[in-house]
Amino acid sequence: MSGLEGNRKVGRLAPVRRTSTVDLIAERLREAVVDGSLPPGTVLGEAELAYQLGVSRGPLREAMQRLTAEGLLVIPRRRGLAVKTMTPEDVRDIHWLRATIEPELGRRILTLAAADRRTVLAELGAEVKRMQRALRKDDARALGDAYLDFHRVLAGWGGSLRLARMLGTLLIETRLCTFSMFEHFEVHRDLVPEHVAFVEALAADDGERFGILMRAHLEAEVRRLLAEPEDAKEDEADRLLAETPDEPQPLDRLDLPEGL
Amino acid sequence: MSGLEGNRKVGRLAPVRRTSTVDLIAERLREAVVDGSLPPGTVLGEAELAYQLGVSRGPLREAMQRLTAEGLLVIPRRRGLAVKTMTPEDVRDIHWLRATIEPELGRRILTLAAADRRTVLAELGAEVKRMQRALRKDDARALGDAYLDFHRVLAGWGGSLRLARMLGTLLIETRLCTFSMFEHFEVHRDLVPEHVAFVEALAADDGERFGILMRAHLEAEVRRLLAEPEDAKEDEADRLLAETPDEPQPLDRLDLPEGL
DNA sequence: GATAATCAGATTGTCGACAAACTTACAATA
DNA sequence: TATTGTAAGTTTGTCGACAATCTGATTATC
Repeated sequence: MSGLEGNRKVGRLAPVRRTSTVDLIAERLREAVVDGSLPPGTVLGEAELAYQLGVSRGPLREAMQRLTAEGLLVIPRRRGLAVKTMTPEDVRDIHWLRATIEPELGRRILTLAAADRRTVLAELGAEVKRMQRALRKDDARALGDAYLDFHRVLAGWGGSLRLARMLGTLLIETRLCTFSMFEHFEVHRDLVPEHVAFVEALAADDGERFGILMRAHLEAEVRRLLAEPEDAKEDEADRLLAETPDEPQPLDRLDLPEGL
Repeated sequence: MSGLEGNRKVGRLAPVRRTSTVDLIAERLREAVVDGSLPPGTVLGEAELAYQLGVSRGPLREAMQRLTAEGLLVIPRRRGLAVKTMTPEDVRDIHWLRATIEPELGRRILTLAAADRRTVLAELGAEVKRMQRALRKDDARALGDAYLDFHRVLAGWGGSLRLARMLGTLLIETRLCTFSMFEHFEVHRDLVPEHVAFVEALAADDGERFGILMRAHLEAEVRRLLAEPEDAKEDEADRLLAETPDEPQPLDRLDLPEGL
């Protein structure tokens, strides 16, 4: 998951990482969005949320602005903040963007020094193993988490801070897509073999193949999320039946520790 | 420069665009960064800046967070805010990212309906004309502005809101690169023919060629900005001579109207 | 009975103030 | 003379409060 902070000199002390309150709040909110404590569409009042986080409204509002810039939150006028609900159009947009970026990432990883490349493969392999374990246990949550981390590893080794940040956001948005489209996590059995193939392609030094696989995977993801004709008519039906009537979700209690 | 808001129904009223104070401040700051009123490295005090903008520190701080998320500002601990200074590494990073994204954009524009494509070509042509006029007048500022708008048109017609936002930020960062590397605007005569070629490639329906040209242009830009060996040893020397000793730039007065 | 106007409640947007933290300069000591 | 310790000043980080605004419902009128 690292790879960007490789310029640490041995013997010298790395600068202390001091993080501001706003950073902490933003990180907390991001977590809450990723792990589903704040489902899409959730509307939150500033005062209540600030109280739960143990901070005042000032820093909270600053963190909100940051998450808004990342596209995770929307701020309707005079109604606090709401977790962004992804539309089918968003799903397509996000995955199209990922499909342009991630194949390039693979190509770039293959230009790394041999040692680094081995590290990447090891890290990716570890994530795939996590995915396999999760699949065996039918733990959709863990599968999703490993999925995110797999792609974060990719992003981290792309050699671009900016791109890592952007892809990081896109991945959280991907998670939001899942939450927006389904009420619960889905276990996709195809996911693991697909990612095994990614690693194999990289191991075989075949960037071209990696790109093709990645684009195919992302297109498949869009189909799965939008439950488009081909593979899942029944899924669509199930979804519609299981779906709650989408009432304006009331303040969903944040389950966060009191003392920040 | 538009293209994303094409879903406006005739006869229906478009929703009123009400913009919050934070939006206004953020936009003002972005402008100031783009037009050079706030050169890279500028350190600003919150109180002073808030006073100049005619708002209190609260909304200003919120806007700061947003610009920070965009990578335009950095917030050193307890020293207000500073306009980000781009390093050579940033220059390479930004242009590499653009080189990944913008060719794809051309390909996507070519999939547009014929009518839309004509509109794009017209808009791009207009920007090229602006660039030509600017070049004739040796107006580096105007040339740079038209350059930005040319690429913004591209971004706007890519059919992706997210990508338009990202590329928008990258373009502002590009401008910051110029300011970070040189003390003044530079007139690059090659710029205009390069962009004429872009339009021609699109007009000829040749996405492949467009991509190649774009990548070449961006690589050339990096060389120009970093004054790398090939084309500009003397430029490098000139630059070093002309350069001020990079003293911690004191509060550079914002030239903004009082009443917001 | 339906539409418009009014009113109360709640929540945001904004501001002013206080205290903690950091920087810088100066002085004291080894 | 160099280095450490001290102190003052400045600026941020955070909080609490007030007022404007919006929502939702109730009432009055046609």
